[in-house]
Amino acid sequence: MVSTQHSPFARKLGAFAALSGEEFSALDRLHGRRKRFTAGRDMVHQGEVNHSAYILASGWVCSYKLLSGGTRQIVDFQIPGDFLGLRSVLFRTADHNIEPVTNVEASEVLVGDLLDTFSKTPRLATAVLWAASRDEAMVVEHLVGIGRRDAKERTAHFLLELSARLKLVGLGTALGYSCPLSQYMMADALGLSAVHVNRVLRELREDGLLTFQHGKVTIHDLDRLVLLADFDKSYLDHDGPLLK
Amino acid sequence: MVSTQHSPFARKLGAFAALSGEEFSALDRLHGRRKRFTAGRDMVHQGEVNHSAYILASGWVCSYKLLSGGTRQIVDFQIPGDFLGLRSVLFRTADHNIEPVTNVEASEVLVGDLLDTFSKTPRLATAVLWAASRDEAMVVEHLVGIGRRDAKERTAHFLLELSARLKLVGLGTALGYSCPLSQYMMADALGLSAVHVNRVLRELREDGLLTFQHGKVTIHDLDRLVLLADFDKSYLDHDGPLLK
DNA sequence: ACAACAGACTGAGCCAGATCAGCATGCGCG
DNA sequence: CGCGCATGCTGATCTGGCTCAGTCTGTTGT
Repeated sequence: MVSTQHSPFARKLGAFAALSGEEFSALDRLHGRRKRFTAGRDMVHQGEVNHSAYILASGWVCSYKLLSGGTRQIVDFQIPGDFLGLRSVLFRTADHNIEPVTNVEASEVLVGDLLDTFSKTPRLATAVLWAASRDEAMVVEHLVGIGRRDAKERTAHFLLELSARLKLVGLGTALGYSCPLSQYMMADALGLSAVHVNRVLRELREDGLLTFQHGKVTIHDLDRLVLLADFDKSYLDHDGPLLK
Repeated sequence: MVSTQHSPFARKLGAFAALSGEEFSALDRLHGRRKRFTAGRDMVHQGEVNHSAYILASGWVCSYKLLSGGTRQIVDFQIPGDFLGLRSVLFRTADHNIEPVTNVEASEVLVGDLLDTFSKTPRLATAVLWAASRDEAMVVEHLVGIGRRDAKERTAHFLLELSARLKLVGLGTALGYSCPLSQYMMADALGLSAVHVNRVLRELREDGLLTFQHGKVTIHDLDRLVLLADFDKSYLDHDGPLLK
């Protein structure tokens, strides 16, 4: 049911609910105009009104908030198949910035179309809400990590979560994945300094847990890593669709 | 339009959208069985399946996650008018615990009723989604605070946010409010130790910014506090309904 | 009326992670 | 080619917030 000819978005939803061919094509019709964005140039910035929502087709982006002190906190990364800026469309005005980490392709989603699709194919509504809930659960998990995990646990957890998400859309395996993030970005996401991220990555490597070098994450010892990070695989990791 | 005879929930939504009398009564019909819970005894715990969603009528509760190390991170507090456990109902199984901070009254909400009400009164759907988005925005703001604000800023921000939320449901003014949280709970929410929360509160008091003693928060210098906390009032604070 | 307990509060010492400073590498570009 | 710049990496030093250990106060229960 989950086949490679569909978009990463359809592929991800297919992991939540077993979708029919008709539902898959309704999903693909959702994708509106395809747009490209260049790495580093903000797609949406704080306070902007009436911006669009997107589904990410290729590349990575990050959502972040700026603080008055000049620092920033990255709230979440989005990978292919993820929704972009859905919440702030509801609010009419964006409460955070969205910056492409790499060059990016995304298709615009008109909120009207989305609601339309929902009323015609209610199972899709459930699947999309499910995906949205998962995203929120990830933000919560991120919050917990920053509040109560030390730098090493936090970094391990972060990289494990990415691994699980990428696997879901076919961009990685249990052994590793390619990751375009700089240590500066990781620092802004993890609430650490870039210097310290560097040290922590070295420690993880020296411990034989994982290596992150030259844009590639390689997992050496999944079990010990899961233990260290107190990682709950259940909310990301499953083999068949949850909803038959 | 926002009058005191309605529930805190209706009152809160009334601040988002100007609602008609009929819409207000549809809201009040949403409230199902009224239940009571005692302070400190979990209403919902991690992993529980098919629990209910509630609208909080009186009292405070907190949502938290437990870590393997025995520590916990409080993700959010809910005050009267707030939804409880809406996201985890979608997931079927709760991903966090919910504990009443005080004795609590809450009315059960059946997801079916909710969706029913939505199709009959679409403006209510918008208002409820808006409220849900605001809650998510607060979690994001919480994340930013823990990641990039120091203890004093974080504490100030937290107490300001509570102030704005309580004002919205008529439980506080710009000058202060009563707050049943212990310093231990604040610590678990702010990612600090209780000892340090105590010191920070003393500092805020000595600086003439605010006092939190004997269950009462009193704000002495709102402007300096907003400046210190880098608090964005716009996303919580408004005078009339945003949607006429 | 006293014990038992929870919560507020304080001081001393310690450590994880920040900051500062500097070096090494690789890459785009005039 | 050589310059500028971004990113990775490392050591030295400083500090915010933690831990431990304890006192004081107010409340609950018997």
